[in-house]
Amino acid sequence: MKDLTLKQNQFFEALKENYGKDALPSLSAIKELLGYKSKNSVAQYFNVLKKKNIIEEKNSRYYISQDFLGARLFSSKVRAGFASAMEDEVENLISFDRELELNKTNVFIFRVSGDSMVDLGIFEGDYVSIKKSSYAQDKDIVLANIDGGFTLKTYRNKNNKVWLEPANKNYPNLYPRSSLVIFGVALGIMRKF
Amino acid sequence: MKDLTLKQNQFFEALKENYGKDALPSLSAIKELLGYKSKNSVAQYFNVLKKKNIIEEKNSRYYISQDFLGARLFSSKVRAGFASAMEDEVENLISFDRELELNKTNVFIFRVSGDSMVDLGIFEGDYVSIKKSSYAQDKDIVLANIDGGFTLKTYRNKNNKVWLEPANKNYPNLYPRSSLVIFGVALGIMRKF
DNA sequence: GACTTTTATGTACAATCGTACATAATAATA
DNA sequence: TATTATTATGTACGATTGTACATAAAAGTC
Repeated sequence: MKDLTLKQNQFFEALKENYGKDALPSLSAIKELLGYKSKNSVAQYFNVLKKKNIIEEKNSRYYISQDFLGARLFSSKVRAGFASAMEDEVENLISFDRELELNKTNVFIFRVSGDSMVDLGIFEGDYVSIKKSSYAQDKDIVLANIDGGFTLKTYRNKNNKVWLEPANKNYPNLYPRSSLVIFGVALGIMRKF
Repeated sequence: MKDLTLKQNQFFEALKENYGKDALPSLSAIKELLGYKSKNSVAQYFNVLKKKNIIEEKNSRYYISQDFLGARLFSSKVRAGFASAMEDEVENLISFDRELELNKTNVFIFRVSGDSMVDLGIFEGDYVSIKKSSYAQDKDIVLANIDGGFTLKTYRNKNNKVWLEPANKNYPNLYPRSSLVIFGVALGIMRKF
């Protein structure tokens, strides 16, 4: 694991064990936890880990680098086995919340009902991240209110004609009779098994 | 939203926007970020949010409580219009990261290649949350190494026979010749449009 | 109108922070 | 063996921390 001595590795494992993805507390607090008598012991380990980019600063707090924690993107190129895959070099860390902008105030979640979008792999019960918007572009997947009812469909806009298109041959296109109000555009979906 | 004034809510939204699930920095740092001239402005907002359990302490660092992170679930019962739906009472806040356990150390992400699972709505490019495990139950979706190659399939275990089942009629079942090593069980998927 | 709460700024201060520097025993290495 | 790196403890210090207290304009409430 990246040229750490035994003690350094023990120290790092203790950090992982106790703080995980959370911000690391003060040197003194870690000193107390690990039973050192001087916070400088901790500071010296910190310097080692910092130099090796195992811990890094963010908003003036220290964190264990994401490369050493959590949901790393598993590279399909890796063939050498699981262990090596987990301890390999720099991997991307992905947050679904971040990718689908869940913590923005203009984004909310819609739960799919029905099977009108199955051909696009959108199944009943799926969670859809919806970004609030009154406008959409051709082929965007939108949450819309057409003639009074909510629905998730592909938005079509062609030759000055506007309609909603399901992704299921068994359903017809929806041409708005009175009104078509777009509530938001889908950013992505999440499905829990 | 839990009896916050307009300003308090703006303050809180700014925190969410800037720090999300990370630890909050010092009062001074937030003061600078939000353009206040006294860190006490921030301290007073902090007191309000603390009292309402919107932010909480952990390892002597402050975090936004999990209950307030993530996006709100859009209730399909709401028919009265978009505005009211957005400003309603207590809503479920959903975090995809939390649901699919992305911040656990034994969970990683695998990117789907190929179309062997399309019938289950798992498409090429989808992100799959995989919980590390050597065992699986019948009908779990697993990431496995069969005869040397990685693949995402449905794990089948019936009458002492084990095989991997694709979700696409064009593909055959995979019966392990030499070895079948399960790497993990899929918890769910994310797709970004 | 009278009263209260909210919002914003400012000053003061003890406690704690991280860093720097020093010392020395131990472990690793050449 | 000689030399270097690691590990552990300690002291010192300026910077920063969060809290407390005070003031006052603005907004909200009765």
